[in-house]
Amino acid sequence: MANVSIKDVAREAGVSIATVSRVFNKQGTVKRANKIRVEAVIKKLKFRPNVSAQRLAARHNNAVGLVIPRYSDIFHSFYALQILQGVGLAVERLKLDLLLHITNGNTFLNVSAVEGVIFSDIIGNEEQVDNVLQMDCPCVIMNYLTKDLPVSCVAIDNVNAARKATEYLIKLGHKRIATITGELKSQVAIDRLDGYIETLEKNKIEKKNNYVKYGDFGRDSAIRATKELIKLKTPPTAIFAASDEMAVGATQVAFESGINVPRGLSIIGFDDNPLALNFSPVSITTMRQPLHKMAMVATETLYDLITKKAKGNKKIILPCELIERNSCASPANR
Amino acid sequence: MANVSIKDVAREAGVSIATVSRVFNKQGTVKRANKIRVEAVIKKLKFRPNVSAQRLAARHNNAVGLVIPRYSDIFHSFYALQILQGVGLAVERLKLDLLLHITNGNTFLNVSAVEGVIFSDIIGNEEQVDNVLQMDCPCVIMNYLTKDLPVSCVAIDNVNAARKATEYLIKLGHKRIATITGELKSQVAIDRLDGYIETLEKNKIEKKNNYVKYGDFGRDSAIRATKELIKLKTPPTAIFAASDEMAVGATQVAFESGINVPRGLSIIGFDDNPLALNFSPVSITTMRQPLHKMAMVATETLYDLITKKAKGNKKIILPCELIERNSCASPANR
DNA sequence: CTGAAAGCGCTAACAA
DNA sequence: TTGTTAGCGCTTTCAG
Repeated sequence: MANVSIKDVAREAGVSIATVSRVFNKQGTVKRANKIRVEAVIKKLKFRPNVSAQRLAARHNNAVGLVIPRYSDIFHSFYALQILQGVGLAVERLKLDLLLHITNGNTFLNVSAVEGVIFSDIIGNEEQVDNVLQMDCPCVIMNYLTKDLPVSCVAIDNVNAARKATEYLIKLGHKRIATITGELKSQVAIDRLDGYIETLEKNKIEKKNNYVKYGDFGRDSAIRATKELIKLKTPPTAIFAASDEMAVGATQVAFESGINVPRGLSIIGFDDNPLALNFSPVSITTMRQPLHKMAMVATETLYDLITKKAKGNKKIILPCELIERNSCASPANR
Repeated sequence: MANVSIKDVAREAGVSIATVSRVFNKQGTVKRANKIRVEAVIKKLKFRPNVSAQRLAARHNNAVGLVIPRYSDIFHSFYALQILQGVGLAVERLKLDLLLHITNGNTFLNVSAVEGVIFSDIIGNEEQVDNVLQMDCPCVIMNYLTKDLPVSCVAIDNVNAARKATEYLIKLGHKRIATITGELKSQVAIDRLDGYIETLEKNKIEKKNNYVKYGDFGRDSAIRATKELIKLKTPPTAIFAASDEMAVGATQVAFESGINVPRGLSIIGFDDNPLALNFSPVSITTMRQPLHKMAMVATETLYDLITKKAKGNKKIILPCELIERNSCASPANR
């Protein structure tokens, strides 16, 4: 592999390795003629600096790690891909290398390969964060807001997004609004539920316990929940689902039960998963999370940390956006 | 960051750095007592070897690069994610680091950071392959079979898969079978078309030119194509679409035109994109590509190359699998 | 079984 | 403007 070293270039060009280094890194001053000669040799010999040596000598390596917890269902996969793309984009712009780490949480993260690490989420791998922090390694966490740890976090404003979703339903004229929550072990799900409850209270709509169904972000849980919901004596006229996957499940049940969406039942999801758009014959109204943006902001935040442009304890919260499609309407029996 | 070095450990344990190295890497022989002492110090000081130094000294770095061409539509994204997961899995099992490179094809790939590279596909970045090869860097290409270059390739048997799809339709009793091709600049699309044509011939079914519609893997192209198809005086009773995205588009058009799928029109897709499963009210029959497997095989192939267990010019072809769902049936007017 | 020492290829003082 | 040199932290002979 990369077998021509800086020495070879120096010899061939008749200068010292220091000069070659200077030319290559465009710093320091080099006589014009020498510079041209060295550049020619570099090109001729196809010299590429050995990254490990550079890193060792310069004590920094220009690489960041991205940790993605391992999970496989489509909902999370969509999430992971969006994150990856966002980070990938930012990293390229900032001329950073990206070391990817898909992990089940137990594996050790050797921080000396990178200058900083981004956690795409925290799911059973809090320990890794501790590790990284203890090594004094710059670090930012996405999608998980922690007040306890002195880490920078970039997350979505789930409470407010849920509020907006519920309010949208209320504005449409709904009063019987149910929700299907996500897995309540996750902060995200709790926040979305909170936003829903808050909004009901604020609008003086009684919160009925049997309108709150506990799901897990997955379709099956929503199918079960929706079946129960439509069997109620006074079934809801609208459902706020904490994920598009679940919104799709709910829509499916409605169809199968001969309930028209949105005329008989309005359904709003969360994520802006392409799934929600493609689901036919209605496309599902949803809250879009700026995942791309979150990933880019996280990367930039890390970059600032690494380059000492900023200190390490920012909490950044990004807003969601309502995407109106055609799974919501005013209730028929208003 | 990782500031405790092998020297610190050596001093603290009262041995030389060579001994520490031996203990840490579990090679060579060390007196039991020393070993235990060193291990204790390593733990106490939380010593983690500096990766760059290891790489520099050992002249290898245990990392592989994964190059993913940049594209953004859902079809390819699904592909990219599957590949990523597969490679991620394999890489973890093989204790390799993964350096991710999402590229538009122009960026330079510095090979000294890795021991080998995997191209997840070749789309406008043939030059990078040349680069890597010229550096004598082990390399495997996915989803693209090249006979010219001395590289290992892992790809899908698209011809045969298309054959199986078409045959399935024929067995169902169809004689009027149309196809919507993918972007014919790609080998994949050509192969799928070839498989279709071959099978028609083999079964003595006349190939009608107006049954072959040129698409680009995207939904819109399929919508256009399907509209033309159903307007024909003798419209097809079945369509083989070269992607699920297109199968979905075709199904959509059928619905909107009041054509029942599968009774009035059978549609088979390609990919096993979750899209095809979720598309309601029919879920779409498709050819599943073993993308995960392809990625894993590619990674293992690269590993063998790196570890010199194998030489560099294998061409591996993986079969597809028919996933029967409910978008295909015998033609109504048999 | 262990330590000394020679690099790995590069960067960054420092001196010239 | 340049070259010399001292590391960076580790692996790996090679003597002991």
